[in-house]
Amino acid sequence: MSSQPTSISTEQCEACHLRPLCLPDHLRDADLIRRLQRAVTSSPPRPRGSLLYTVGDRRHSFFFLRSGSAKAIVSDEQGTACVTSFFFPTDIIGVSSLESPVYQESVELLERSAVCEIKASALEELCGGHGEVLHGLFAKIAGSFELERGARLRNNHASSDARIADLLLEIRRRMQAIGRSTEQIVLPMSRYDIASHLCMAPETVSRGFGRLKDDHLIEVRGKNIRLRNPAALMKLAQGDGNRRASQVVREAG
Amino acid sequence: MSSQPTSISTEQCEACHLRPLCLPDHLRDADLIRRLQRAVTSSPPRPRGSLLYTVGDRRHSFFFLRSGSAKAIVSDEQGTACVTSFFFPTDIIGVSSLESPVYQESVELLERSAVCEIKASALEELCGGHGEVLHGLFAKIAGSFELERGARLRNNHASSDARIADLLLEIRRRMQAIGRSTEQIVLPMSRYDIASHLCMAPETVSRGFGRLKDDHLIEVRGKNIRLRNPAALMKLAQGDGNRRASQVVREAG
DNA sequence: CGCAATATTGAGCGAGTTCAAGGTGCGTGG
DNA sequence: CCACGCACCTTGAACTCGCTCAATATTGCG
Repeated sequence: MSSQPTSISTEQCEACHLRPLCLPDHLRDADLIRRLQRAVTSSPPRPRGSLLYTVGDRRHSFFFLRSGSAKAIVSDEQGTACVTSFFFPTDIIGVSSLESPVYQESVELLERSAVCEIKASALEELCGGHGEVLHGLFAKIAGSFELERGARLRNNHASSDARIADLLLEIRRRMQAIGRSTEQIVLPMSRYDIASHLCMAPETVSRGFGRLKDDHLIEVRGKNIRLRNPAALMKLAQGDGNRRASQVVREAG
Repeated sequence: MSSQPTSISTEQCEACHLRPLCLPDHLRDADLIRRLQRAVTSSPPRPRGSLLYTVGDRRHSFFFLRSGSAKAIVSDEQGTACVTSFFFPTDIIGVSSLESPVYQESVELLERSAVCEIKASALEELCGGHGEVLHGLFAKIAGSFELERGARLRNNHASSDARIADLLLEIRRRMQAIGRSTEQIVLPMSRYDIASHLCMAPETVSRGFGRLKDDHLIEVRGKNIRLRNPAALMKLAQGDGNRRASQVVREAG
């Protein structure tokens, strides 16, 4: 509760009580440590409720939580928010947006908390001459990260139809990324795999495909799926999940 | 469908049709390219159903999917399996186990597929003299990755009680990692945040805490939670989710 | 063709949601 | 110090979506 110093030197790293749990652990090269510290900005604790960043901000930094706690929030366009993660001291914040030029989530402090800020540019520079490899690798890693979170969000508040629609759209997107058809997709996985992935019974997958077919959003022939109305699928996937496919079709035509 | 060559030289990278979508994209340093290729092993397509690796294998490599498709499976000790991800060409496979010395999941091919294998050791060496920074950063990133997947699995087939128990245990583990009490935890987030995180209504969180309290697994005083019976909590969290807290208590008591 | 694996369809049930009404804790200001 | 107000939390009752169980249909492959 006592007031904190308003400015903290970057040399604080050497005295930080979290040092052994922080990024530059077991570093021996003094020059490297000095350069790393130049990339890091410590600052006084921020009040509860303040935002480290919000969706769409230019991704300029990563954060390292020194004290307190935080939550990450992803909100669909409809305003339905979902808490994807909680952060505690020594957690790194912001890596899930590694790939993107803007943050994919908002992070809000749950209590008065102190963070270290690590400029992304400085960190990249720090990684030396092989930035190209790193950049490619980071992009891949971040891609996997996004997929994992996408799967997580998909299973959240949405109805079974919405989750199925969302999975179909993700597969479509990934097929498009590698130059395949966006209209006709061939599912390589069984209905059981889909069910397991979407956390539902295989029967529910069947019924879901059936409803989407009845509403003319897709055509189903075994593992061959034809996307008849991607716009309506998106509407359904992003909807609040309380509406059946047939309710969406009228709006998205 | 035509048969593939049984042996593929590593020089294939330069001719690979996926080159612009692969890791060493926009590389200009010829020496770097050569060294990167030395870390990569191409091989003939593998049959449907074969495993790239299984849970617990020593993590020796990452994989790059050139053709076909795959699924990642995480199974609890009870044998309940869950498909966490699907992979398509150009996806990287194995990064979710970045932090761990062993793989955290199994990956099975959904059809006849070709992969490139990238030795982890070679990749690390490739990243040059700053391996220490990278290692720390990778560990942090992988940690976030694991948290995200943990959250995903938590929301899967488990009952609301199991999900709550699992969240409490994760927070306990993270508190322990930073040297705090493992018995008494203070939740910094609201019941609403927990509900959003666990994909349930706030009311369900309340009732869940109530049940855990009634069964003497925890004590609840607002955001102050005392873990009375961690063993039973674990049993509950890892159970198949069809059993209420009171059913578990008798076994783990 | 015939078997086995996979997929669809139907009926009934139950956990979690929604809606609605109290209850509790805490910081603020009188 | 207490009373107020607000945000958070708990509890209750009815409903509903997805699950389970079971039967049937279809597909894939030897």
